[in-house]
Amino acid sequence: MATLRDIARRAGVSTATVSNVINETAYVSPRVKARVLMAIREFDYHPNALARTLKTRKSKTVGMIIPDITNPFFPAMVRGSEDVLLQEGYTLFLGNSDGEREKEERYYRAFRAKRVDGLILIISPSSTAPEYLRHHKPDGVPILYADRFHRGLHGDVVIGDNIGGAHQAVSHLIELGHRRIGIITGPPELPNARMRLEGYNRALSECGLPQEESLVRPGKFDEASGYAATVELLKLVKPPTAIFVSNALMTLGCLRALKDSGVECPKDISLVSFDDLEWFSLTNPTITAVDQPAYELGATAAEVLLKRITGRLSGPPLRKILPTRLVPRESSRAIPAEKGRDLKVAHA
Amino acid sequence: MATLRDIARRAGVSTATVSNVINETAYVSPRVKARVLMAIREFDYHPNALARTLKTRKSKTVGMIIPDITNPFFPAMVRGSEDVLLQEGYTLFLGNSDGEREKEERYYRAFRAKRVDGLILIISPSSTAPEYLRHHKPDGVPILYADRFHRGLHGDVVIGDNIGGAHQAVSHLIELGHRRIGIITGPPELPNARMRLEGYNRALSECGLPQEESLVRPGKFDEASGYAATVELLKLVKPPTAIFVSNALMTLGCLRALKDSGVECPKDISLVSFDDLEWFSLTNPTITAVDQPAYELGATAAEVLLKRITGRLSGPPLRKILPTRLVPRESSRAIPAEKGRDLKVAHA
DNA sequence: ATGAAAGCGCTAACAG
DNA sequence: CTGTTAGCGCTTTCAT
Repeated sequence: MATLRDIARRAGVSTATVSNVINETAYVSPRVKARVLMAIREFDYHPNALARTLKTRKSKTVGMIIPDITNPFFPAMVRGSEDVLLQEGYTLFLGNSDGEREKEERYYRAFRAKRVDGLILIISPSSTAPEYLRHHKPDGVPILYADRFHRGLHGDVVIGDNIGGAHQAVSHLIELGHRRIGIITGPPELPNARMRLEGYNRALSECGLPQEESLVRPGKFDEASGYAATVELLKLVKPPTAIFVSNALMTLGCLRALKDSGVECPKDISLVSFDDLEWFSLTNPTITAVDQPAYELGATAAEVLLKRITGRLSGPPLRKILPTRLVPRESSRAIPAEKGRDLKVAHA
Repeated sequence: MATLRDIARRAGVSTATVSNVINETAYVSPRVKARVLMAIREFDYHPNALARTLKTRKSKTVGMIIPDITNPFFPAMVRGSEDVLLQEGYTLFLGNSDGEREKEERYYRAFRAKRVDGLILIISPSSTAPEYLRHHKPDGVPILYADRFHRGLHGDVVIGDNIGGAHQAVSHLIELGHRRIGIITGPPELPNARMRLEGYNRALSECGLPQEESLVRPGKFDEASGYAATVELLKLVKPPTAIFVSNALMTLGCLRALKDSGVECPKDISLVSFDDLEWFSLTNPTITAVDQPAYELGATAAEVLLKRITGRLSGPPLRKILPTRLVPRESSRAIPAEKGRDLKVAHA
């Protein structure tokens, strides 16, 4: 493979000159320039970006660590980040952590070793901030925490409006006349999950509704736990007339559970999901959901990170919260007056 | 940031020795080793992988270019590749081409400039093989063509059994009694699409069924074209009693079209999709599909590429074809005897 | 068993 | 305007 030197020799100039024409970093006379360009073409020369990085200490590369690209929420986010990165000539390392601290750290180290200019992290749930991230020096390569964060960690943050979104969802259900509303939560170590629960609680208390503990079911943001929690909820002596499921994967589990239990939605029970998926408008019934702007989340994350990298942004960590949007569909329906009576009678 | 030199100085040894203890590339006396390890810890030293690459000419990085991570078929594939790459200590660059040659080439160049050890490509549809790929020297960095390929391009190939899968789907429909089976094809420049059409044709001719041109509708492997093609099919004077949709995104469009047209599936029409998605078992009706092993496709691609990179595999290009599996669900149903009569009468 | 030294391919002063 | 030169951080003969 041809090198700068080869080109220089062929064109009869110095390496500095070749470098200058390639990077347009100094004026080079048209004649010399032409000769250099010739040589480059002739040798099918491609600069070695790594050698350049070694010198300039800029790799034009950022690393992104996500839980799992197979979780339908993340593809759009990754895409958002990648689009803005490409725009600015950056390239993306992708790593799936599966929400495991060990894998996360492994990728973190690999990406740092390969000298990324910045990192976009969607961290794993954990009660305490990971050691390696706490050790990360604020003046080193910038980290952007996307979608999730952890107090005690230094870095810019871009997330969706978890509290507001959950509040929208539950308020919607209340407006439809529901009074017994169950929630399937996420892992309590995740601020997201806690915030969604908070939105739920706020909506209830604003309307003077009681917070019943049996209606709050812990989930793990995966399909299996969504299934299990739904089953629990249905088994209650006084089951809820509506469920707010706090993420899409659990909604998948919830739908399966409903199907398996022969409970009809929305006839027997209403449903609202946090996170909207493309196919929610194709199921029967279609699923009411709180839409988080996944693509924008990813794009904004990359934008902020890039600003930080290039120094266009400095000072204390930024925290951006992107608004959510309720998309009402068929799965949430006004509670029929008789329905309430029926239930009471049934359990009288 | 600490360098090898710093460590060497601190430990009072040469850089060569430090390198040796890090890479375990030569025996180092326990005492010296200990001193070095100390220094490493003390300085929180992390080797610069790029500098190493410059010397060793191995980056332990591979680039993957896919059409769009947002297309539900690809996440599992990417995940498959990444898992095996991680296993072997490789790191992944990801690029979305949107099926555009220009973006594809741009990523190709960026990845090569950053000296990837190999490339996994899911190429864009095109009637002629791209110039830059045809120029790619077989003895350079290995390329693996996954899911799609193009004759005239040199490299290993890992794909699903397109012909077989389509054949399964259509045979299934024929067994159910369908005689007028429509197909929504993909872009004819894509071998995949052509092969799926071929599977369709073979299944028909094997059963002595005629190939009616009006039943073959061109799609583009995206939702919009799936929608449009379905509408066309329904408008036919003699519409099909079943449709074979040759990819998942178009199935999405097809379902919407059916919904909008008030045509009920499977009562009015049967449906089989090429590519299975998680939620196909949650719709109403659930969707019969040909399952391509997306994860295995990605994993196998990475495995073969890694073998090629490390020289464990040499010689002429390998071509692996992974089997597909038909997953019968509710959307495909035996054609009622009267139905056939009705249709005939209607158009008599 | 360890060290000295020569690069890998590129950029950036600094001269001229 | 163009060339010389000294590294960036690491690996790898080749001596010792």
